[in-house]
Amino acid sequence: MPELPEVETVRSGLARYVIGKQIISAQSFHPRAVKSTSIAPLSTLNGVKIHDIKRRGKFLWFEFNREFVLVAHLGMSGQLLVQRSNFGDSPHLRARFELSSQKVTKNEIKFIDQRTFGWLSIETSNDGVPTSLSKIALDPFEANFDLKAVIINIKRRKCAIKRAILNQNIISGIGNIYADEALWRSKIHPEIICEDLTELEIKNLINAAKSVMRSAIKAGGTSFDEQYKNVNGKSGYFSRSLKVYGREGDKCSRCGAGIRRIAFTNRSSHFCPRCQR
DNA sequence: CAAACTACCTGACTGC
DNA sequence: TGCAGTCAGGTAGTTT
Repeated sequence: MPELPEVETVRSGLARYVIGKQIISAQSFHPRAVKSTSIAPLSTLNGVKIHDIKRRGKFLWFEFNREFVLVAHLGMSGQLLVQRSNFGDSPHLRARFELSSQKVTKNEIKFIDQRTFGWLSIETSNDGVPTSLSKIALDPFEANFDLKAVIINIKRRKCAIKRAILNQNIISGIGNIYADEALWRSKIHPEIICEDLTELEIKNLINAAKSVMRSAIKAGGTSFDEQYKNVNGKSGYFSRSLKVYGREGDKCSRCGAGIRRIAFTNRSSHFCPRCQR
């Protein structure tokens, strides 16, 4: 489940292999692989040179020797793998980008996505930010991230705190796993209303989210199954470090109480009923 | 504008 | 064995 740490693992892995390479050919294989708002088909990328790969929250984008960029969102199950072009293709292959090389067998970037919530899109940028991201807030690792402003934004809201930190227009990059982990670390119940928290509690929560995501990036992301892999097809190892997510019934490592799972709009929240009041 | 819904999607799993 | 139901969940769009 790609949240910020998984997307960053993909970004840095891709960067190592593809910056400076030219895209020889690009193809899409699924009607939803390319967003309907894309200003051009993938074949527009034939011949472009990859200059850089950027990330904000869970969004990635490729910059070229052109005015447009290629934005990628992995959705629930998307992967971007770098593989030899003769490597066996997944049945969920949605798009491929053949890269320049002197060798007979070229490398390719393969976009694979079982549940098809992910997408690609060719777009223009404003001040270095692609149009798809115009309403996406900065993530906590960005130099211009304004912690104080985010705290004030959250403090005046009347929704549950977990909803607020999952809202990508307030702070980006946090998904269900790291939301639960950050709330546990800062001892905040997921259903507390934002305006009932102190500014210090909100600050501690955001710092906890940043800290747990930083650890996950170091570990190469979180993986529970074969859905998420880095660009080499290797899984992340952060799942063993999770304190509450997916641990219903286990003992809280801080106080020993049983971890609980409650419904949360078609998904789950995991928390410690003793530590998180 | 804010908050809370639902739709989108596939495959693994559960219960009868 | 088969089949219906449930779950996983990020984002976009709609409704309140």
